[in-house]
Amino acid sequence: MSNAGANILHADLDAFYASVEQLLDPSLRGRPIAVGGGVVLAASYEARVFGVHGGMSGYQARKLCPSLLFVAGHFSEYQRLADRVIDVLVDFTPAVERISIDEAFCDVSGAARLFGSPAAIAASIRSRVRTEIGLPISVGIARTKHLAKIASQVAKPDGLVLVEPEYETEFLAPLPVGLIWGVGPVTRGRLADEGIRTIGELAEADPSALQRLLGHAVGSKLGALANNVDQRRVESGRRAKSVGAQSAFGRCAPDPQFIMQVVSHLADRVGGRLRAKHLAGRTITVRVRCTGLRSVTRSITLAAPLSATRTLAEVAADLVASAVGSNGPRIEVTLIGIAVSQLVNERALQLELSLGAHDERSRPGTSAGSGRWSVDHSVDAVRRRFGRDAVGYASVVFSGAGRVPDEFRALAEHDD
DNA sequence: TCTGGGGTCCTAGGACCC
DNA sequence: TCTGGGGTCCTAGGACCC
Repeated sequence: MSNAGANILHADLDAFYASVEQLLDPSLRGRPIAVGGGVVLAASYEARVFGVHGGMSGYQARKLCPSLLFVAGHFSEYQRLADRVIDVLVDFTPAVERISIDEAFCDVSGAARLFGSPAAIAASIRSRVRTEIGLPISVGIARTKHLAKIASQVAKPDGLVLVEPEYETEFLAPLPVGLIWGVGPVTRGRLADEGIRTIGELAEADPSALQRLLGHAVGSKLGALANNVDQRRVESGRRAKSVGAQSAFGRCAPDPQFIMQVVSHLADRVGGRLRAKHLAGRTITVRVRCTGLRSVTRSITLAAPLSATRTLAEVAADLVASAVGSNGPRIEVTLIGIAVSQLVNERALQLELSLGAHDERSRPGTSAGSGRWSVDHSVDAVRRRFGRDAVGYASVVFSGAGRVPDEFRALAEHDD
């Protein structure tokens, strides 16, 4: 194993959306700001001092910090600037694994000769991101991905933390278990019930007791992490495993026509994104959330992958109907989501089909002839040229399913 | 506590095959 | 027919992450 040393970096932009807004508008610098309105999507560090954090309602945030300034988000700028940050990382090593819009792992074990020690590389990265792009970024360096991620959280804001292999145990021991990736409120609560609050206490816990408490996977993973056995490698070029969209609306009776409108809108979004990535999928899952109840899911796996908007909408509508039906007729629906998984590359699929003796009906993305495939691709092409609203299916154009603007979806920055 | 949306991974049971 | 074991796929739900 060549990773005996601390060669893994975790780079994480600080309060990313809020920092971008402060970069774009200098009058916002040094001030408590929140991106969003009804819900805080991101808060600047000046706002966090008051207890404001991502996920909080705007009302609550304003109560905590009366001088809080709400700003609208600039999604395309977030994507553009974050991509530039990734480009900086790639200048040092091709082994970059991006895990969200604003954070990535790097393995710099092969970069020492060219760029110096991991600590020197991390310092260069931070300085370049600050001077060339204008954003603060924190970096953790350690022997494993997990430790590097914890180190970057400890480094925040705008810091650098290196965990030398011989000090790992001492570094981890006093830290709260919640810093471990994969430990959320439920697991933290269960551990707290056993008197386990720090990673050091976790490391001393009986492994089989942990597995009984948390299940096999979580229990053994946690035991291994607390004792520092993390073999995961940095993987560049990971592929998406599912594509989905959901929409929440107040509460409403499950009126079939309204549901069909929402499902069509979601299918339009998901289908378009699948086709843009040249993907199609065999499994369609819908999620329906009702008042007072947990959400219910229904899924079906088809014989052939699909990406056609109308077919997707039809399959999803059937699944929603069965999910709603199973909860009795007097239920109000508050959210509908659909997702497509078991993805395959459409180009590979087309190749496969052209080699085999399939008839026209098996064309990728359809289950009912090539008409839908052609329509979808024409719509996609028009939208690429003239924008999303230039064209759409009659039942989809309304676009009124959500209060969240489309560019604003997919943004979510919870607490660091 | 549901304020929202897009994901990943794990569990557990059942069907089905050898 | 029952017994046992192993493997894969599918479905539903849940925890967690950003």
